[in-house]
Amino acid sequence: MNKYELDLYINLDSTFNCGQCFRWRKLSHNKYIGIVSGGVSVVEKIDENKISIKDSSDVRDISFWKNYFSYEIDLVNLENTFSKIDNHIKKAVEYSSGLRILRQDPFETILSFIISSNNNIKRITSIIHRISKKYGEFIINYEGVDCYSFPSVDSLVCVGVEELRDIGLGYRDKYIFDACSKISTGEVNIDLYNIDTKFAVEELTKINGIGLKVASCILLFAYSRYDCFPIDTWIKKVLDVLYSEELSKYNSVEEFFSEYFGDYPGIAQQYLFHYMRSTYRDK
DNA sequence: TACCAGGCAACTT
DNA sequence: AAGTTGCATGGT
Repeated sequence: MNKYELDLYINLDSTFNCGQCFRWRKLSHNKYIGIVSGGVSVVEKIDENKISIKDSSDVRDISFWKNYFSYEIDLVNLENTFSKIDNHIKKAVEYSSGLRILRQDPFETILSFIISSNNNIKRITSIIHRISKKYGEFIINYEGVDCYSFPSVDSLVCVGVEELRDIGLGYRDKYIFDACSKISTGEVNIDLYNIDTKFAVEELTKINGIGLKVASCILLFAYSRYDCFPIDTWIKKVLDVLYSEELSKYNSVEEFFSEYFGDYPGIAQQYLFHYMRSTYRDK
């Protein structure tokens, strides 16, 4: 295992449990294990602004992790900026301060959020686990647990719809199949780093099973498109309960988000999502 | 048992 | 263009 240390302002619970990722598991206080792009990693918070990273992969270094954790974002400053906007976002930021939006693998994120539609996070996680175990590659056994990578396009594209059904995908099996075929043939290009958000959304929604909400999640959680703000059932509740009055001053939800929360509406959205979900869930 | 879950596509008006 | 409905599956 390669070991790194990184000076970083982060809260691991907020970051890994806010619904943006599905492959990190808590080992103990401030310690998580995750499977990231074919490697197994143990991340531990060892100081107020410092984490250690143990990584099974030899094909990457600290720069990979800086990129993964969006190291370049000045989150302390951004949280202060959000907190000055109003009391709701202030509370949301306080509730999950140190929430960093990750820069995840595009293909894995695309499939994960196709699976997420009309589904719950617990089941999404278990489906992704089953897909990886069946079609991914064995990486290592960590303390008695076999770890498998998320499968590549190539290893999934030859799998039929009927076989996918066995994973427990439900009706999403045909969406996963469609995504793999279109990405594999190049009919859909997932190199979306340098094109306008509008075109990126257009490209992703060519895939059956991807609408605006899922596309926004993919663009935010894999491509760092902070101008994307997924509107799901919880954010609708946020808008309804906290912002209905403010919202009425704008022509649309889109206009409200992108003008009201400044340069990073996608990140604001994630604090609000996690805050609302955590306070209303199980009640 | 009925209803819900980080929605979407297909269909109706 | 806008509103309605069915959808696989597992958990309450």
